[in-house]
Amino acid sequence: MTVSRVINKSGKISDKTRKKVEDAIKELNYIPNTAAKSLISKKSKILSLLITDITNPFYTKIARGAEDKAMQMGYRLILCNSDENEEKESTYIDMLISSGTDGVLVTASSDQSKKNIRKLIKHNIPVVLIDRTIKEIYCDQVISDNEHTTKKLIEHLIQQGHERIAIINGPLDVSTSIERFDSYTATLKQHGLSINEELILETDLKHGDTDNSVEKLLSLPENKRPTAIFTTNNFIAYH
Amino acid sequence: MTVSRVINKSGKISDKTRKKVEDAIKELNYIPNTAAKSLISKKSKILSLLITDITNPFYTKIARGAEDKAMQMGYRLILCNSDENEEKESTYIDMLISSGTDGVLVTASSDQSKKNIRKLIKHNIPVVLIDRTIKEIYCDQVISDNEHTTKKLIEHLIQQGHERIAIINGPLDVSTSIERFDSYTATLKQHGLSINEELILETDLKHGDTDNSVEKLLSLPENKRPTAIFTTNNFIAYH
DNA sequence: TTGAAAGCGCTAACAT
DNA sequence: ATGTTAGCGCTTTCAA
Repeated sequence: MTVSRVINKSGKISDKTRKKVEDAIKELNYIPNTAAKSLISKKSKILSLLITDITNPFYTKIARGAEDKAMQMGYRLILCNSDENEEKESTYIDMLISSGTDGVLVTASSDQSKKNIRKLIKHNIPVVLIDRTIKEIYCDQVISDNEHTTKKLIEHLIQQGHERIAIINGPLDVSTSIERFDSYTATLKQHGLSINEELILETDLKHGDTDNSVEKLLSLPENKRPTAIFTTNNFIAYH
Repeated sequence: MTVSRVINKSGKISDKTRKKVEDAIKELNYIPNTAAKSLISKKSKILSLLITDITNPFYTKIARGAEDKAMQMGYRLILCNSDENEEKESTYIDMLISSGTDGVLVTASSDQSKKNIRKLIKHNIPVVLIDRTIKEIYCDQVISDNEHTTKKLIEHLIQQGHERIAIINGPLDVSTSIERFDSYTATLKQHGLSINEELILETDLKHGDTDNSVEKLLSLPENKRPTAIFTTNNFIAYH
């Protein structure tokens, strides 16, 4: 008990005893057992980051930030790679619930993730959605203003004189892709530009896929070819 | 006890009872408490990956592979970013020991990590060193043949006719840097090429550092400038 | 200021 | 085939 008080700096303890305990801790290389602590406190001090691909530099930066802050606050961070795969995501969710995470940061693989997220919420595990929203799920979210940023971006290209602007987008069951696509078409229309089917490509957000799309666009006959390409994911810079 | 047996599929149980238990589990949304289990079993089913920078695509690939395999085997993976910082690394090691990881994959921040690794070993936690060795630490390791690969690489440049080959290296208390540096100088000498101090640069493996080094090399007077640069880390491609 | 008792949820070992 | 006892290492509560 006295040891517990020293470690948690709780309650009153004489300097002598504290010193004695601290010395013993050092000598024995004593490290408290987190499992026992969790058993009582019902807190695991573990957060989970469920993302679709750690290999994508966008998520890598998120992972970096999450890990950094978690560490600062005395938490550990579990890394979960869903691979844009709803099943893998589902398996992870069960694992996380059973291990008693204190909270989960999620980049949902798609709108199909709805039931997974619901499960977390049902088990009273705090959830924060990152980057992608999910319809009908109401919880804290960190998302960006895709509509506005896409508009600015397309308008910039238009101002540069581009009229054939292609888009390489993600699948349309992902919120960010929908929002960007809608803003892309809206902005083009607004500026009196036509929307060309052959300039609209959809990838599955996997590696290499963006490359293939670029190739496809570049192999169009010259008069059909885009003069600018707007890609909604960042694999090009990466390759 | 009977419930425990059903869940762990251990011991003999009548079909009736099993059914009854399983139904109750479903109805109550029961999920076993991992903390209590860990407390007894002394196993957490958690592995840890201690790397220096998740933002570096080299480690990102390692993380991806580790996470994938861990998940397959029913383990979770804790992500620890040491930031090439021995203190942060040390804090993490304590955290990991206290949380009872079942094993740790480590890319040591430098030879100063020795005492950290020793601590893990002293606490009977299995350790695997990745990419970087540490002198006088004997444990499982996954490393590459830096001597040979560097030699091949430099010889390739020499065959291309380069005589002023610069090296942008990591700090010399990291095993990979030492091995690559030694092989670099040895190979140059072996081919009768001189070793130029101004063509040998050392970075701290942080972002932007490689860029600065490249700039420094390119701003040398033309007759001192290298015709080829060998960089031992992969931040150039990344930027 | 310190210590003793009890219990968190689970399982190993021993009954029944 | 099922149940009981005890104890994992810690903290909450109550006593000294």
